[in-house]
Amino acid sequence: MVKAKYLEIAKAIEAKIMDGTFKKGNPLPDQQTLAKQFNVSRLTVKKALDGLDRKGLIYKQSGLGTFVLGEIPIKEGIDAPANAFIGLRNQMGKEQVSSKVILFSIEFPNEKIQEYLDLKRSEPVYNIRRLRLYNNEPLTLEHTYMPVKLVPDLDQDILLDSIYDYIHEKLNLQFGHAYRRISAVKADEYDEKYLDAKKDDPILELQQIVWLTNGQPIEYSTSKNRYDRRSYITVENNRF
Amino acid sequence: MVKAKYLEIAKAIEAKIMDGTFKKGNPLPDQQTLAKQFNVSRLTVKKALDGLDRKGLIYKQSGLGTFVLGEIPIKEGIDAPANAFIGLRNQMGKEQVSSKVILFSIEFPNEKIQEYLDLKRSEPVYNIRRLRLYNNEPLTLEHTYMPVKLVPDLDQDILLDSIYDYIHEKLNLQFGHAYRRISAVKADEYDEKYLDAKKDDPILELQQIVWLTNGQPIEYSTSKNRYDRRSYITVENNRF
DNA sequence: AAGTGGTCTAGACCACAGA
DNA sequence: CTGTGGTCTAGACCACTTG
Repeated sequence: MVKAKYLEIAKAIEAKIMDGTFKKGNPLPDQQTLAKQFNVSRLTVKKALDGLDRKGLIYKQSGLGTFVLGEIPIKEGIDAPANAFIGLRNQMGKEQVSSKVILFSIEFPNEKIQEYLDLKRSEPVYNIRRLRLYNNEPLTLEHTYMPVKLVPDLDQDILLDSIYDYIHEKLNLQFGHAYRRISAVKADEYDEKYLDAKKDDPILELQQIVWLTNGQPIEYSTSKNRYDRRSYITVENNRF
Repeated sequence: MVKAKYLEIAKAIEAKIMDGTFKKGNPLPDQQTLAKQFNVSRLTVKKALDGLDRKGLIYKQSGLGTFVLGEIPIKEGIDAPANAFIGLRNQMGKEQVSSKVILFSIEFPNEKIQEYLDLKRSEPVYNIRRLRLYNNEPLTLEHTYMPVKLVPDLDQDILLDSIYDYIHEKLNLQFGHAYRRISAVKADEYDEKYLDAKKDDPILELQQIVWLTNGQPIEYSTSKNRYDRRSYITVENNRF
């Protein structure tokens, strides 16, 4: 078994929703029927549907059936689904996004970073500042700390490409969950210099801690975004 | 059966994590043992653990065990976990939060609202503007649209108390998922007037659509927050 | 080799919605 | 009454980690 069956089934059903085979507002075949079609037990089908439910793609009602939900409506300009687990270049397109490395050093973590990344004072971290550009226009000023022990052999080439790809594909690490704090602040001198912001322009700031699936914190970062070029989008779910 | 067993078990385990019976970094008893303790099958235990995993409270690793994760670190000032499914008064305390109703009317939805709330032109909506105060200081300017057909008999008393409590407790409706878009903007005249913002002060803006568990959109709203008094917090998860 | 969590099955009973 | 999804069980096999 290469992949879990329920993941394959979820992917297949999602594809049919996307290509219009299963249309918005219409019921899906019932779980028993799907089970026969995919040649699995009903529980396996249900597990697939549970995941799609949590993603907000379908909803189920006992006694009634399972229905396809619509696409999510609010979208404007260059909004990207701000996903903590995908790098900016993968969100917005490798062609459009480029990076300029402003700082890349190794240091011992201060107390705040020790707390956020669950490190001892003696365990070094990378300290990285990058300016991210979208179609050569300044978009985001990122300041990132990562434990050296978890991300060995980071170098400038990787910083110019995608740290996330390196972590996933080369190091084979999986992100688990992320804690994010989004606020608005006034532009400081750095923002004026690198983001071409005017004095006191609004800046959209994101602070986040990202953990691996095994519970180890792998990143603490802040991202400062030009207010007119970026917003954050989340889908929250009330299911258990 | 009043409640599902797996929900009861999840609650029991969460309580033991919170009160320190199960400590951060330590392993939980294995699934077989928990199953015997709770007198259920292993699958039921696993279902409970899956939920706690998605909430970021524990992590599991095949071949190793299940471990308790730590509390989430970044917290500052009056931050509240910005939960789309709990009203402001329930997040920040009924004593601290008061409301001033600026507008409360019924009207036919324009095209944008029709799209967001999946309504016909002939289906009326409430149009509500409220100023929310925290310890009598202006915090948020909310502009909310809700379909009249889903929320009958809304009145000023409810607006001054909690719309969310009314929807949950009186109407017995459950929120399913929410789509949120967070951005930073410059203060406009409204913000200057009601939020005591200075001209061009940063404003943290939230737009959201909230759906019921049955997939019907029940709310489209925008919230404009003073940048120095509020930020939004989310926990995102990479599990299926 | 032993112990862990992950997946899957077949079958059962329940609660709920609609005709 | 029938069909739907929700829950639960007992048992089985797998992949992975550690000794």
